[in-house]
Amino acid sequence: MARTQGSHSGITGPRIRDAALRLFAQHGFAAVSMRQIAKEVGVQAGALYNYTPDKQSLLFHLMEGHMTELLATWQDQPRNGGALSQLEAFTRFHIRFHMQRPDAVFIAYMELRNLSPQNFTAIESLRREYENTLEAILKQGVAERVFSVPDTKIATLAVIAMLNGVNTWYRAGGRLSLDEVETTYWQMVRRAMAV
Amino acid sequence: MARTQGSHSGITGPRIRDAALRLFAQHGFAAVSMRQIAKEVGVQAGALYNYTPDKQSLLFHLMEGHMTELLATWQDQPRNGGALSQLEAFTRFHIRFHMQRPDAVFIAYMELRNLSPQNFTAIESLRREYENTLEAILKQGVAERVFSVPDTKIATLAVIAMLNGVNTWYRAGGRLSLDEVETTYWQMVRRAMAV
DNA sequence: GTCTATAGATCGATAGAC
DNA sequence: GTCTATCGATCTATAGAC
Repeated sequence: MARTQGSHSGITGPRIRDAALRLFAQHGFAAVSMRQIAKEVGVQAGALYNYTPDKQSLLFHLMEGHMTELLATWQDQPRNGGALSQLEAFTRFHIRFHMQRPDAVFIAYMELRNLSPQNFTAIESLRREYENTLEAILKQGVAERVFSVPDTKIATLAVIAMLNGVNTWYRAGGRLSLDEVETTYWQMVRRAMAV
Repeated sequence: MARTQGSHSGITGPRIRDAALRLFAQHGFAAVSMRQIAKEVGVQAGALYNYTPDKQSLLFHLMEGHMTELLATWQDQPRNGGALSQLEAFTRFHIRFHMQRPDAVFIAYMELRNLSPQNFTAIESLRREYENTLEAILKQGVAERVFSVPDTKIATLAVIAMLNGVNTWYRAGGRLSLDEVETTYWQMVRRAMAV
């Protein structure tokens, strides 16, 4: 029977974030109304404001949570060997991590322009931090003389852009396993960077 | 003195497309109102409907025009030599063409989800056509034994994703000239594909 | 913590005057 | 071809009952 008041389920907060993540990724932040999110969760629109002060803050915390988790997970990866094996680890990690949360990735790259100026600065700072970890690997490889790149900053952005492309076409259950995709991209990245 | 009726300038149509292109790229299709576009052009909102039946059609024709011009310009490029020189030509063409119209590129990749289903199909078809011209070069190179790629379809998407990344960071007047950027990316593409 | 109800703003699109 | 004016829908966010 329909419950119309006081659900008190205790999990409304996560359900709001899940619904918002999916709807923002599918239709875009500006195209999704608070009423749509509420309907998806099964509450009225007003109830959302018990969990977020406004729509902008909801978007920001989705993006911030994603970037923070990305950085923390990468920092926790085992790190050993020279620059070449570290670059392979980065390549495989990046593809795997991003394939596991396509909606969050989509939002983090597409909705930057819908952030308030100070929220934008915060997210950009996290993104730069992630890019810097890759650039450090490339610089180390150049010093070790195992990589040959004319410009480590451009190479960093080129590698990340190439790897991000996986999200636009790969679907689980397709022609290739995720491991095969990782291996294919790793070959291209390795040859593009290695001497 | 302010003219409030009957401008008859004869160039309102292009100005509407220019304003819409810039505003859609900056704020996103869903976040831009017809009133904003009209204000930018210097007319009232109602006047826009002399040039487009609705907002969706305005978006579609911007994207269709961009993709059609992309295909036509690439087809007009001189094409000679083997697969290696054709891949270099593609790389340099792609970077140059896309850097010259960042707003159109941004819209063509970001606003797909705001197209009606049949408009989406039409744009996707044009995009696939463009991708196919690159894949043909890669296949030719594999046949010539100058390229070594495990999967020409993935390699196609990887190269385009990498090259598209230029638009996210390059600004005219920066540290590198466009020609230097082309050369840098061409080195990475060449080494990623060549035997 | 969720509901109903609504304030106040803004939206896409249209009608009819000039 | 552009204007003014407006319809009807929808939006974010808030107020107050339960």
